[in-house]
Amino acid sequence: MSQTLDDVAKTAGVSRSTVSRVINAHPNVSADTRSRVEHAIEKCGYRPNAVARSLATNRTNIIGIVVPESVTKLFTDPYFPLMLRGATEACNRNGYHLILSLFTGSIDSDVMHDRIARSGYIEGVVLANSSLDEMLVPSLFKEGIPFVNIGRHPDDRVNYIDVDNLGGARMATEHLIRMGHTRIATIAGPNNMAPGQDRLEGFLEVMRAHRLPVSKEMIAEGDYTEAGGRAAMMQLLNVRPTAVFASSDTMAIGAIKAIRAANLAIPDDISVIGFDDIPSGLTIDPELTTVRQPIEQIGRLAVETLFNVISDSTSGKREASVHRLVLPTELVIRKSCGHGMSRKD
Amino acid sequence: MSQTLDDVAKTAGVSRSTVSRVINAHPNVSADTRSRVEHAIEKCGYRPNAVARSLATNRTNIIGIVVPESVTKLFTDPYFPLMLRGATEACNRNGYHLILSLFTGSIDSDVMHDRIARSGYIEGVVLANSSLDEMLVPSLFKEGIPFVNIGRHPDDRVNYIDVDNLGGARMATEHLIRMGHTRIATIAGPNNMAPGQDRLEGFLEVMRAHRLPVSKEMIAEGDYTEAGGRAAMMQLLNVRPTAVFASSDTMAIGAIKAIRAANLAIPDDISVIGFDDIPSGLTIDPELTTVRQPIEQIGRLAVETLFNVISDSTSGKREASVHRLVLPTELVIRKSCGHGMSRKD
DNA sequence: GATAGTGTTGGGAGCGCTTCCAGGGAGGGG
DNA sequence: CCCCTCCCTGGAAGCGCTCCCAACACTATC
Repeated sequence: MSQTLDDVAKTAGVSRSTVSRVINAHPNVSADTRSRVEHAIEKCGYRPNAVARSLATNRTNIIGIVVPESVTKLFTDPYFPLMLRGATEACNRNGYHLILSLFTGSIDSDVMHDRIARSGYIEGVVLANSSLDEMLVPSLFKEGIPFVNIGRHPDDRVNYIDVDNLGGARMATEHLIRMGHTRIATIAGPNNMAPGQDRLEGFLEVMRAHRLPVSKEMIAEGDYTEAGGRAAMMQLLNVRPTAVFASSDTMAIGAIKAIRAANLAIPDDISVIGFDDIPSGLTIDPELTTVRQPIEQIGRLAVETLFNVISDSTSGKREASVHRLVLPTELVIRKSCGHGMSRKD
Repeated sequence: MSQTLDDVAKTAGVSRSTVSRVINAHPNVSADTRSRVEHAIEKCGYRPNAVARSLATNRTNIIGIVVPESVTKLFTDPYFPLMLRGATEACNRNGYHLILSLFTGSIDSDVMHDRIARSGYIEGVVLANSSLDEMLVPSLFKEGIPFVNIGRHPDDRVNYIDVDNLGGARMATEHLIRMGHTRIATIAGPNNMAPGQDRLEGFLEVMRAHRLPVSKEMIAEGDYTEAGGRAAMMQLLNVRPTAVFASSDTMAIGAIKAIRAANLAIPDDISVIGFDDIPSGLTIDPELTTVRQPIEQIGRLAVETLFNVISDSTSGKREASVHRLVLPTELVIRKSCGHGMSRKD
């Protein structure tokens, strides 16, 4: 059986309290007893019971990261592994554990909500890319669980970390215009997610600023999957844009395949620009011009922000400040965009 | 402050024990008191404290999945998200939580080992694709923590779940031979991982069986990354095979890019076959012929097997049986393989 | 009508740890 | 020489739950 604090205390000839002090590096222990206790710990092969400790301290060193149902199907998108890597990295460095909750649809989402919100293990939650109407947000507030959302959120009590989707979309659009394009279409993301809205908004702003027309037919909506991108592009092909701004690389890749299937060349006939900068943007031919977002950093910062939120809430500040952070995006020029022909008009 | 069992007991006018019985659905509670207690629970907004419960029952309902350092860099490969999805699915269905441990190198791996093996929260561990010399395995044995490895393992006490890598590699090679190829090269995986060994072995077996020569120059080793696949292919190009069997789709994609860069056509000049069946095998041009492994199922079955191992160890069976499972693979024929020219000889 | 059995309840010990509090010993200042 | 600190240590009370055991009805049986 595993050793307890008492066993160690007995073999060291001290009290349980003293052993506890040694383990928690409390200053008030004489060097002599300290080493005696350390030997005893060694000898017993003692390891503290984390659960008992949690019960006494009311801290678990566990946080959760939850991926809502609306995006679980996108989970194979390299975005998530990268984000997770950043998140685990931050956890590792701070001695925290990360519980991964994916809504898989095999179980009632009410049950999942309940399980997350009332888990009892979780000190806080990172909500990965929830849609704006995500029902988990109210539950989390109700249960008083600290959380940070990835992606902006309209409720102004919500802590979030976001990337500059607006600016990224602007850069992408400016780039196309700079290359001489005027017939520019876009494949937008679903309208119930903030990035979808923002990237579309950035696109439209720049188009308006340049007095370029954007008819309804030039805007198609995809669901961030490759198939969705392909379908959207097939629709756009009817209006023959010379360039397309896709709200994600995965959709851009779908678009490229649709363009190819129509026997058109990229970038000669149609230029394509994506968003995200996922690895397969380098796999596709031609290599994808895109807007880079610092995915791994997003995960890391979300977790670190969560730690701040948790410590705010623990230190009992009544009306703690809301934590928000917006990370910059960056234009990555590769080979899927060429010059537009439209200078002539 | 959050309510405790005692609070509920008081408002229901019963003892703590009775409330506990209601919560744990113990049969010996009269319908009358049961409903009274349920009302009280409702009224107090009571939720059981999972940590206290764990301390009393010695069960946490938490398992861990750990991705060793050797494969963390491959984490963006769609293999992992898919596997994780299967794993979380199984956890969700069984009311378990999943702690994700990625070795990121930002922290000493000894510390990570320790943290996992002595976590105290974790009832068991799924070890994702550890290399054969993974040091975590001995730690896990030493601490007596139930675990299941994904991928076979030479130590015959290790529970594992694997796919039929040997059979898959055989199928792939047979397919190439059937198409008329005789100059077949392979891009193998690292030799310290079981799948790398097995896939190479399957390849060699079939080649031998058909009395086809395999010189050393026809075998290149990659590290499962696209860049590794590309480098390996560049090397193989010197000996001009007419077909290549790559040990993973990601490496196959790298190979395709190397072949393209050398101005050769696929499948006309060189046929390429991969292994895994990841989504981007459909993105690449031409679509990749490959060997499919049921990735999501691997994750699910690993977790379910772990549950069995845990319940074995809990029920105190001294020498519990070793759990092992090998899943079938399947040939997926697409467009990256063509007929070999070598029938003439 | 006494006895055994069955179903229901409350009391209490204990899970392994932290942490407050009080007490004892040593050292320094008056 | 005494008193006041300060440092170190042990005792004990909890954290919130489970679960065993004893106690108490209340019915069924002979």
